[in-house]
Amino acid sequence: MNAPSRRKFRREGEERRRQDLIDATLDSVAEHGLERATVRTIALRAGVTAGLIRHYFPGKEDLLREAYAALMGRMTEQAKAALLMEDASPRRRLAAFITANLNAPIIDQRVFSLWATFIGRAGADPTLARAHREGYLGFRNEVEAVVAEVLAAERRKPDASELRHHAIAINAIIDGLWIEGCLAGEMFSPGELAAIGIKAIEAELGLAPE
Amino acid sequence: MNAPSRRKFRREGEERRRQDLIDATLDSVAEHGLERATVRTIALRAGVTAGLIRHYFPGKEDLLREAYAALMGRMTEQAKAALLMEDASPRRRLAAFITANLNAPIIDQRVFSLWATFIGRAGADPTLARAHREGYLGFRNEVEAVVAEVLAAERRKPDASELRHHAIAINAIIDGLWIEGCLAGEMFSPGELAAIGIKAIEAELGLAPE
DNA sequence: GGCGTTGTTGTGCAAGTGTATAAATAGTCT
DNA sequence: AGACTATTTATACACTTGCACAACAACGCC
Repeated sequence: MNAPSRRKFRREGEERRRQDLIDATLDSVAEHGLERATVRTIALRAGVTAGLIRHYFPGKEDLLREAYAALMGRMTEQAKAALLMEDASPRRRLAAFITANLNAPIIDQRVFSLWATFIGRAGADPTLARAHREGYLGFRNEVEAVVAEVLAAERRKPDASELRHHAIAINAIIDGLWIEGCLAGEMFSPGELAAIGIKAIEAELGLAPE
Repeated sequence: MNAPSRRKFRREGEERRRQDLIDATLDSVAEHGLERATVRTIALRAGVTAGLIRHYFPGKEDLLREAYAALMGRMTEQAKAALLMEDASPRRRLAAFITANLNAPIIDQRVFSLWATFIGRAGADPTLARAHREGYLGFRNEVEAVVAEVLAAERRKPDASELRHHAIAINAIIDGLWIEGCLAGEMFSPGELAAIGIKAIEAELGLAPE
């Protein structure tokens, strides 16, 4: 009578399946935390069965690592994209950079949850710690480059140490406001964080209000 | 022959045992992450057997909650302690506050790991989100109060909105530098972060260098 | 010293974990 | 159409997890 009735399925391309699994992993972690992100949960969300995960990844640990790498890649990519306005003045580009970093989609509770969950393991997992450090230094170097342009346009000649300190401070301002926005977004009116950030950073650089 | 040989034990006071269990929980989470912080791991570290946990806490979830509350309590307590120098000038008290927040024991990788691990669940756990928000607002109010004193000593009359913006920005600077210090402490020389923080915050407030 | 209270241990259990592996089927090639 | 291959499913397994519960023993009290 009733045939074994096995589940229907389609064969997706390898690239597509890996991406789907990674996305499902990030969704699971964001929604339920690392502890409840089991292979079955992830597979269910990706619309496949658990066994398939081991066909694309050596183990769950590797899937988590790749998911974290993908997350960081998207974040820094978006952040840097705002710096590409070639024709604007350095000061305007800096302002655009700050604004981009302090609004959606970078200010986002889900992304923050993911970042915090993964970075919390940096103490235990040296691989993660190194990945973070590289992303951080890359970001800070971008900041330092724009700052150098801004100050040059003002005919100021900062030395290396001064430049480094500015970059560290500006990075802190952006990170700190990013956290506040992600964790308590509805406490701020739209654009308020960006305005605060721009003012604070221009004060740090000693720029006169426009 | 060999008697059942049960394990020897001592009866500690209730308060002591609860504290030990909470500390063991924080240690376990910091070292191996939330996923591997099992009741057995925690109990082992506390020097008791797993069953005892349920004698002091309704469930594992409650133990985690109390551990997080204890962590936050200790952090804000230490942070605020630096504000208690009654006799110093407002500006000196502000500087001391910043310095305290940007050195050990507040700058500490273990504490950061714990903070990140727990806060990563704020998106999923409304209880955690509320606990964080309260701690954050308390901290920001402290900042706002000192800022008001500092500006008053300079004979400036900021309105409420201006004060709020300063507090948000200063909070961000401290948080951002805190993260940088925790995650990459060895990239900074001793006292460097505090110096950067003080300069940035004095710039934000428009204070002339001393 | 003996006794009761209760903090503490040890064992058991059902549910869930990651992984291994065999069986089935979708898509491709001829 | 039919065979081949590799993606996908399904089942099994050893182990871990949080929790329940009964037995035990440390400590205070008489």
